[in-house]
Amino acid sequence: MSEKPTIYDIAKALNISAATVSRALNNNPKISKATCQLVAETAAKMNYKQNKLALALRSGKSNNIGVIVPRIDSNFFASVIRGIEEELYPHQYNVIICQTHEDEKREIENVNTLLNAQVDGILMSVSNVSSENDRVIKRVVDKNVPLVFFDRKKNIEGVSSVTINDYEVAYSATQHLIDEGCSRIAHITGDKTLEIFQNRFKGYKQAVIDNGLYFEEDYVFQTKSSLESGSMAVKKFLSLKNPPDAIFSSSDFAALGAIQELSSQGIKIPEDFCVVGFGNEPFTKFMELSISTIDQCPKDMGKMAANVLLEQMKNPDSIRIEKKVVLTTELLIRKSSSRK
Amino acid sequence: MSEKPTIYDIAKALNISAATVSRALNNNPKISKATCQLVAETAAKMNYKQNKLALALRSGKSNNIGVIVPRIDSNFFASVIRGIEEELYPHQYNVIICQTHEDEKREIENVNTLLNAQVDGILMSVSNVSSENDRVIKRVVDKNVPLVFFDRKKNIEGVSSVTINDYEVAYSATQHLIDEGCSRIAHITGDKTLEIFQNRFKGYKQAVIDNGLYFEEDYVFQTKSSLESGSMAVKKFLSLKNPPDAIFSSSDFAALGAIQELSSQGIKIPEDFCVVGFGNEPFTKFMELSISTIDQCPKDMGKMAANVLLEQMKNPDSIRIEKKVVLTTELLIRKSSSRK
DNA sequence: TAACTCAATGCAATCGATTACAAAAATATA
DNA sequence: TATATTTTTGTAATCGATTGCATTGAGTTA
Repeated sequence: MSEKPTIYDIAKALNISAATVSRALNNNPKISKATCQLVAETAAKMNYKQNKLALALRSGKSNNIGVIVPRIDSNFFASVIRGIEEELYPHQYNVIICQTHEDEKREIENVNTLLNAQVDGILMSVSNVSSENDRVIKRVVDKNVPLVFFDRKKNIEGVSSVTINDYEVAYSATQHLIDEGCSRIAHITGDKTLEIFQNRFKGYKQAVIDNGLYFEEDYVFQTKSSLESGSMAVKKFLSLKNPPDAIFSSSDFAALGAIQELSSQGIKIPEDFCVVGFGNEPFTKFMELSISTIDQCPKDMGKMAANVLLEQMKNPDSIRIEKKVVLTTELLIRKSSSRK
Repeated sequence: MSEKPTIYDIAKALNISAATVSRALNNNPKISKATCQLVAETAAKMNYKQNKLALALRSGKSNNIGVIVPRIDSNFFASVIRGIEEELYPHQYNVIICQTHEDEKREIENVNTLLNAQVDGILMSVSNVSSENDRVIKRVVDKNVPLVFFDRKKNIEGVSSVTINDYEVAYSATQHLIDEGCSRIAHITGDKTLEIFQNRFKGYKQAVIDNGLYFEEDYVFQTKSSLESGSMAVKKFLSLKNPPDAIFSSSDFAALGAIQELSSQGIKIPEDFCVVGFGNEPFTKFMELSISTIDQCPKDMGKMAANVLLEQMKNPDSIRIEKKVVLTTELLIRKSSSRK
């Protein structure tokens, strides 16, 4: 009994046509109540399950949604995905997840894989800004496959996005450090070709300037999101003739690495040095010296992105609305930057 | 130009039959080199992409593999999934991830969703042991859909599994605590209906007994994997007339919660109290007071599980080999249990 | 030239579900 | 009873790719 029953099997069993079975299962009003009932019972008895592949082929809809993220083993992306799933599952969509590992080739492959798999829509957090990747993404738009960026977006016409207020929150994080009495604020940033890191940098810089402090190029360190990067950044900062007394890091991981390096050099936090991270990774709260950070409300972001996508999928292909959602985030002040 | 070209379009363009196009694209030797070449060029020019849905319908294979886990926002499962993906992607399989959130109903739903989606195989880390869930899983086996358990398994005939040496490593973790001078070892366990937690408990208990220590029922606390659980456990332990002086926790999260609670009560770790966790979550290493734990080599587990599945899928339905792989894991001794 | 071989290609069925259209059956109306 | 109307069901095409079984046509052989 390993064979899966089809509507034809049901039809044969009841000596009616497959069309009738199909309609009955879909509660088509054209079908008599008696037949409907009978078909439903027989289907249940035979343990019938609709073949989604056949359905997908016929309708041209796979009911799969693709999600592309740099990685899933960070709390941020895992939570975004969870938010996405919670919104999409009730609408009968499956979620297919692909990771780019920040590799531009893999990003292209992932997009192609998803298009190949005939997904009904794509949610994406961009890893790369190469022109070839742009071309692949434009192909998605041309094929009328609904696409929504989240967190890390690109400016491509016709593509909606859900992001956070990076500029503002970076500004207020920097302001907070200054308010705590720090005056030489350094900044650890990510790939500056990506909008989010640009915006955070701009917010940081503006806050520095607005407070009448001197903006110092050497106080900005561009690197990956990792512990080692944070430690490297600190080493570089401390080697300056006039080292900083605070860091606003675009990554919690780098912030942690920085803190570890500072501690190992005997520098007291927050007394001598303040640190603010970004992302509200769980460990920032767990640490003995809890780390101030910015909560990106990832689950909300996922839900919002999913909703924007759902909306887009409801529209006919002819209508393409570009929607830019910006979520307001929260600065969480913890021990690593509290001198009071 | 949003329409996707099909082999019929190519056939029309070249004035040949779709069958020839199909064969040419598959490099069927019956087709002349010239035609093959021509078709390949035309396909490339028209930007043809094979419709996987049609292929799936015809072949009965979707090229999708379903993965069911309790949650993805833990480093352990995220890493397992990454291992799975790394093994399966080269074989042209997509990975569909579902989360149960430890909810038995959702687990059933997830299995049905995946069967519905016609996945070619399922990798699963079990959340629940209710008999209804067993029935659903048996249905998977009956349908000849290859299934492999990882980490949390069930004993179901014909289902392979990849797990770790829970018993042994629990034994050695407990032994380690005793070697450090602790004599009243407590244990925080998970759902004891699940095999892995049973095995860890047994290893713990045996080590206690083998060292001539008294096994105390009150030293065992069953709970979820969370910070709060750990803190609750400690509160209960400390209320005993003869409180323990060490904890072996089946969860890193609970271990952290326990440590926080102990610290807040002024108990010194590791001097007065030692703690060993389980899972090697990243934060265990980051903490100022790094937490001893057990590395479950999740990526290897994912890769191994994927390989067992691939092997199973290669076999004809008639052959069903039950394979039980047990990975050897490592106890990582860190500050939370090092008195030397 | 007739008969035959064999490589290259086409025809048509198949996978399972849906749906426009046609046809049959049941019911209502004159 | 004959006809019109409505309800219910069936027929066949469709989605796109694959494949067993013809069929074509060029080249070989007698």
